[in-house]
Amino acid sequence: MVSAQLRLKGHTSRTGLRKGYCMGGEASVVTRFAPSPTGFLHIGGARTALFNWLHARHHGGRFLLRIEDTDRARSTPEATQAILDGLRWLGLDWDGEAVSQFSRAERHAEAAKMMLEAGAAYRCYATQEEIEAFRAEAKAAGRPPLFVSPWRDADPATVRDAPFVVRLKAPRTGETVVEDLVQGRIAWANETLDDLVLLRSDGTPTYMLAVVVDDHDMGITHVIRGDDHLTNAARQTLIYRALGWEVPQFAHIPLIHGPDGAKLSKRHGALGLEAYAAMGFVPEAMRNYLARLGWSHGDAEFFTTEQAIEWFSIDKVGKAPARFDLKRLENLSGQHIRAMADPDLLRELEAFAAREHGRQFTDAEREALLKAMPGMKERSKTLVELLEMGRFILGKRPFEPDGKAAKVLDEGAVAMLAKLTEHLQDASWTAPELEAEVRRFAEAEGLSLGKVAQPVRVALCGRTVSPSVFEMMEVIGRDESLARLRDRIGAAA
RNA sequence: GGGCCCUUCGUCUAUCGGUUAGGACGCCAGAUUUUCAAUCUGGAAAGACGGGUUCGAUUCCCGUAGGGCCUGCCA
Repeated sequence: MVSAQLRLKGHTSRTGLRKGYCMGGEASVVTRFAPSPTGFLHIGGARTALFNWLHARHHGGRFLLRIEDTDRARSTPEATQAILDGLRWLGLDWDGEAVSQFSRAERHAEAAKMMLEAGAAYRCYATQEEIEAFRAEAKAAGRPPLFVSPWRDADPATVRDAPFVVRLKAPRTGETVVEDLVQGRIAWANETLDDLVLLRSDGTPTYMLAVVVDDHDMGITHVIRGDDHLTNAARQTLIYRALGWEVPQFAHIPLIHGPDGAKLSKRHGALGLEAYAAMGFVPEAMRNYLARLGWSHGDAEFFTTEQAIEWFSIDKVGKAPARFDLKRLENLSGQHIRAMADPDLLRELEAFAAREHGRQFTDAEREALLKAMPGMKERSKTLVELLEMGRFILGKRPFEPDGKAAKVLDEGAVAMLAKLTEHLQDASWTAPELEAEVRRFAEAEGLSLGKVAQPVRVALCGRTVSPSVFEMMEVIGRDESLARLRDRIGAAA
């Protein structure tokens, strides 16, 4: 994959970031994709990114990227790289530079301080042991294990010379409501929400705080993410309120499950995007497939990215988790390959060959591939298959038949090829005329066309599957075709 | 344990209370055919369950079952 720039920008000034609003009075849309760099970009993350991207592009808004690298132990530059590469491969361009969440720690701490000063947060000196003991006791007594800090109502002036975390002073009564674009109106009784930690005892921000501050500072208008964050939306709403900030629109999309309905695991679909690239899927097909998973536009199944942008509507995303279906992806991939313009497809194939096999094409090969492309692409569902179709151009003599192909070349077939080769010596070398010639030959010999064409195919490319034998002959030319036929005749002799 | 969410053919989905419940992938049969693929025709295939509300529920409400998410000084 293409190498990405790893420089992540940390924004420190709030004002410089709040460009999400345009003059017209109506707030323009700003979305973001905010992965944590602890692994590759899997299919679920890719779809979340796609939905954010589609939503922004549909509304003519902006799509931002933020790397949530506050977990220093698990975050790696390699993972960040893999995510950027994956997004680039999928064709999801983000606006501006990717923001490093870690680099904004000071700003997060500042927000915590604001809440502390406003009395919306408090210092909690409870130790891990005390908290664990509390939970164990609560559980034993059949009470909810939500930790209730004894420091919540302590005099804010009491400052101890001991480690502390900063906790949000969440409301104990009433309810917190999230108006979710996908899930609808969801309410939580506030007693079921605890005083979450904002700042750890080492002064670093937690995810819950960092997300809120960053989304606010980046001017995010729509938070579109996996529905595993649904409960977090309630907690974060509390933080927005404590800070006196406007709460963005939430849209929690269902997660993708494996073919067996269980959560996606490495066993089935949870491969990195690069794995699908290696399987030869074209990005256009991947976008189509992912967009259609959980979202629909009438009966439209096959569509371009431009159409997806035009049609996309976040509130038409379904609530139920969808299963990953490789067959369906393959089918869509085949349709997109067939629909692509030959030069575009050639470029895609060339990039694939270079990336996966380190294979560069020569000018002559490029020309031949382009000529053969119509016949090749209608037989391929993936770039892997397309490359295999092109082996009669990209391979070199002699074309040794593989197992299945060798069986086609029995004694009779070789004798037939010898005879046919003589016939073809002076034939006019275009696909239609070659076909007519071979048909005449087959008829004269009392053979079906298949009995003649199949051995020819094997001689030309060493396989039983390929584009039309006549097209292949035309593309590689008379001399090369006859030479390949003689290779097989000679090999048998 | 508590909170919250989900449930239409095997899979992805359509359905603004009234439809022979539609489409697509996959599958089966046939047509076409130089292989493969594509294409064409036809077919099997669904409202988790139980109650309500209603003249009428897949659609609205409640419950049950099953599945998922959260319940961390992870994100």
